[in-house]
Amino acid sequence: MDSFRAALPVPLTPAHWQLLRAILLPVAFSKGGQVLRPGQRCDRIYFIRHGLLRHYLLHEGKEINTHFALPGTFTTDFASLASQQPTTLYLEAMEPTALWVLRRADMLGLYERAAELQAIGRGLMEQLLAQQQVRLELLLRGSAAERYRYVQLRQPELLRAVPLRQLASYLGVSRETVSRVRSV
Amino acid sequence: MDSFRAALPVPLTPAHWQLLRAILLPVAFSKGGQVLRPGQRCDRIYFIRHGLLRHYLLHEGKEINTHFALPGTFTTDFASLASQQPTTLYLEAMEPTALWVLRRADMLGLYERAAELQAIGRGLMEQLLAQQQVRLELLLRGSAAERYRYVQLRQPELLRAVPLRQLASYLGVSRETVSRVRSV
DNA sequence: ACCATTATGTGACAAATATCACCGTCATCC
DNA sequence: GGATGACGGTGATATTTGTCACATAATGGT
Repeated sequence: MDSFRAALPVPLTPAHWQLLRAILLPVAFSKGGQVLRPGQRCDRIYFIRHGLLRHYLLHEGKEINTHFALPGTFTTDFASLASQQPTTLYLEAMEPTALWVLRRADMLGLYERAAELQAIGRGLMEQLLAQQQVRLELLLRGSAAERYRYVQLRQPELLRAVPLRQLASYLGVSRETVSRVRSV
Repeated sequence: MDSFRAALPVPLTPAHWQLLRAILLPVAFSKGGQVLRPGQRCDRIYFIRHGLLRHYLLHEGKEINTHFALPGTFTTDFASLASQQPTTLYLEAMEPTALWVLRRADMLGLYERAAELQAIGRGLMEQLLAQQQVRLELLLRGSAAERYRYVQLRQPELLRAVPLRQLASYLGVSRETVSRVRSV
């Protein structure tokens, strides 16, 4: 729980922290467990206590990884969360994974009781946005080699956490190309 | 101003609208005018009244367009706005462009006086996030042709608004390839 | 320990795309 | 109204990357 608190974008008074903690749900998934799948509505934000979540979508029968959520970070499917439309993403545990779950409705209810907590909501959005920004810059790097080196530089934990074949689609290149790029 | 109000993520009471309108700044740029450049801190959100803004970054001497902001939409550099670190982006008017500017500090000040307005801040973030999501999906589509068709389908106004040359780096392909893909 | 399965490395070849060079068209500005 | 420069189209060629095939680790389960 301390890691959750530390990951919040703003410091909290003990009273506010009590309120927030009361709406946190502990959830666990085993390896391969599906946290979210296409067609469902996403109405929650996940905090990774330990383990690893993979976001992916299917494109012409192939899985394309769009994000990996590492321990200590928040994640969700924005598009669905914001619009409350059904998602097109899969969210899957790559290892046994423990989460704290924040439901949107609970969070909105909390805002009624303590408007200061709205700053948390904004802050979480900003964190998630910053993640997206990094992701975008990655994909705009020209060559396969540049993309790999960009991850090496900006997200070294990711290289340790995910197998090469999963990384490939995240970089937008084939598994073989990643292998070759890495060996140089 | 009506278009601005219409673009807000939540409906406003007349009283709240008065408060918000008081902090809006009208700003105009001529063709080629720089709204933001690397090294500056971005502390504002822009609403496009008319005209067109281009976001780009330099990568090995070449300009790479990361976003085009069309009339009726909000835009900003998140990464800089959220972190208050200097930006690495250029934001430039491609035509004579008129904006409403919302300064972060003014907005935060408003939250103190009317906590309900925080919902606007969150809503804007969500809109911007949804834009990013579309952008990401675009870049993950495999081929040059798929990317072009994706824009045709999802952002047809964009094709009308920006010249092919500028679209190329946005799609992550060369100008010539866009030309060939389009001719089929 | 053994087998089955999954992950990774690598060569040969095919396909997609970039690059370079050049063309014509169109708008803009003295 | 002629020069200038931006834009888009197209061919020839070079590079990059994907694909297929197969070999070689690792890993997990019983």
